[in-house]
Amino acid sequence: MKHEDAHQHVHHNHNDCIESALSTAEALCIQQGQRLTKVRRRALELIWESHRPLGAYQLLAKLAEEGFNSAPPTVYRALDFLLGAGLIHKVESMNAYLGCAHADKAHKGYFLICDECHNVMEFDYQDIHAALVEKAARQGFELRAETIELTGLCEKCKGKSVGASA
Amino acid sequence: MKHEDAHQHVHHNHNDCIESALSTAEALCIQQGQRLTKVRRRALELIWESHRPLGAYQLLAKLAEEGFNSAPPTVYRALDFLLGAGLIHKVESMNAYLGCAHADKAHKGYFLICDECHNVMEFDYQDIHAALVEKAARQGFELRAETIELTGLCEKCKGKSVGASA
DNA sequence: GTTTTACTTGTTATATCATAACAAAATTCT
DNA sequence: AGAATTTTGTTATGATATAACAAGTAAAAC
Ligand SMILES: [Zn+2]
Ligand SMILES: [Zn+2]
Ligand SMILES: [Zn+2]
Ligand SMILES: [Zn+2]
Repeated sequence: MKHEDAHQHVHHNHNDCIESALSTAEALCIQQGQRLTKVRRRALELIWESHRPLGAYQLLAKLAEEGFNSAPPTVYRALDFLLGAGLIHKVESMNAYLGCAHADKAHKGYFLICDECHNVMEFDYQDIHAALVEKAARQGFELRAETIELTGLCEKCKGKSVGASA
Repeated sequence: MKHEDAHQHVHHNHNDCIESALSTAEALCIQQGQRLTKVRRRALELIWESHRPLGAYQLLAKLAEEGFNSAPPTVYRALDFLLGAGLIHKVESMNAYLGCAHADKAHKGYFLICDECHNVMEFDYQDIHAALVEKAARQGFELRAETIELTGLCEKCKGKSVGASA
């Protein structure tokens, strides 16, 4: 078990994350009559193993190492599938993809992205969602999707960069 | 006066938008000791003339038509300058750039993006901003920048796509 | 269980978005 | 004018994403 991601905000057994995500994924796909093929499944695992947003070509390289086809459509098809199934999110401001830990509950991904360590936390904020829907509606706008990406400093990095001077 | 943007959500004299944006830009640049050079100024005008987000290479083509250099760095430098000065925003989910009508007030751009007509409305929502800052802080996160991009159907397009069937 | 159908993958090429690196020119400061 | 700073020109390349069509595979129909 390699553990290059041990510097997470909250320490946890990341293997559990992955296993849980994968079983959810399988259940969801069966339920929806979708096929979680080898390459799709492996793509999802690799995204989870990184535990921070992974670029399409980074993912493609990992897949290629394992014998999958190495042309871009391979990875973009897998990503499209996983996005469509709600199993991952795209972080628009990073052009990168992140596993969703709550794929079973339909929702939008709200992210806190650390400028320093590039860790990304997904957070749920029903209040904000409701407020946005209402605000949009007041302008005659029917809200369908939200991209909420907040950048700054996570707790750990905030400590590091400020600690010495203060 | 060409008026390919007459199908705005709210009709208005768009020339006023542009003039107002340009004078604000000039004032701001002088105030900050920045130089609004020819290419930067013209880039800003062209972004405003489109009145919806413009891709970097679309803008580059327009600049090239007018005799400016046609290599990518030309446009990306202008965009970097304008972004840095707060005169435009980048819409991350579209990889496109939009003039800011309130460049004088430091703020983050929140956008309503229509899936149909691709018009983009910037909206200000201090409540949401405050809630996000507080929510982030509660997780130990120091918020620096926000990407808030909401997609859906604007009032006009909502009418079009639903009207006939209902 | 073979045919038909729908879906998935392979393959090649290309489109789109963005930056690195260094040289030349213009502007500002002294 | 001369030096320092900033801006622009130029060439090359990196990074992200899709189009188009052929081949293969799995599911459904018969
Ligand atoms: Zn999620
Ligand atoms: Zn951090
Ligand atoms: Zn703005
Ligand atoms: Zn619309």
